[in-house]
Amino acid sequence: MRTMKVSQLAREAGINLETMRYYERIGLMPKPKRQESRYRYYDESDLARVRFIVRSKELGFTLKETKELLSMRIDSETICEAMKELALRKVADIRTRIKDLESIASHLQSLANQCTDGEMSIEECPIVNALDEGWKKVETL
Amino acid sequence: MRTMKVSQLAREAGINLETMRYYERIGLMPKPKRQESRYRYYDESDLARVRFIVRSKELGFTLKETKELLSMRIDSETICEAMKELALRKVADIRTRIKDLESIASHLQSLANQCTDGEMSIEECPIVNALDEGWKKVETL
DNA sequence: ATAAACACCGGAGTATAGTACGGAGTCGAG
DNA sequence: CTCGACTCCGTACTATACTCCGGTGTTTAT
Repeated sequence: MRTMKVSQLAREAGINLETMRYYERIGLMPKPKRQESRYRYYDESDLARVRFIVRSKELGFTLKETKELLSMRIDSETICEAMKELALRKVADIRTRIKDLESIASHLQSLANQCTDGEMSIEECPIVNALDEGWKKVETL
Repeated sequence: MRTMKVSQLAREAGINLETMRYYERIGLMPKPKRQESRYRYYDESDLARVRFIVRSKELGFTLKETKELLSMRIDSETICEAMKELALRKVADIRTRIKDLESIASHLQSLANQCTDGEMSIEECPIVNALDEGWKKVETL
């Protein structure tokens, strides 16, 4: 089985090697085997785990949630249903965030649209005015 | 003109009074007038400014960007066009974030859908498998 | 007049997710 | 066998945005 040192693992996983040490510190990665040199030696399963973490982050999970995910896998009692629940909770979270962002973007966009081409002074600027006065109850927020 | 102490200002703006001191520390709020007691005294214009900051955050600006916004207002050279540009940049940012989140959510959702009702074991769990194996190039990410 | 409530300050702590430093030890190629 | 590259470790620092602490001074209500 192929073994690698920390920097190679990090390179193959596409992360900084300090990040590897960080993941180890916070218990996201297990303590790797060492030779007498005290160098960390990793194998394919470690690489798989780092990649799991990276992809989990891409899916929008925090490191804490990723840890949950990983420990669920180890706990053989856990069934797929639990993973599904976690995933669906996350989906709901993300959808809420999307809605918030959409309302912010559309609001900002409409303010920007009101800044017409000419040299409208800063005093008349719709954006500044909106910030000064508040916008009368944006329900979407 | 009505004057108020820090906690009243904070209450009316809907923020923590420590946050007020924080905003002052980072230069987002100007140093307020003091009486001999050394208490901070604020007026309506200060309240307006805090509210500006709060709304700016609601629009998705960071404190740093909010500071920019505020200093643009003071700099009379600045015209509305500059505000518009800042706003449009922010809108583009937000739209990108929305797209990312949408692809994450839909991916997670489809994985969750594959976790069928029964007691699918953790080994067969589509979510776990996706994390283990990666999903073949999700272009949307 | 006295006590509760409020305000002062600098500094520390929180949470998230890392990144950088620097002196010492180790590995590998020539 | 030597030299440069790599790795070790703990610690400190980054960035964002707060939030809390604790000892002291001030205001206000009874």
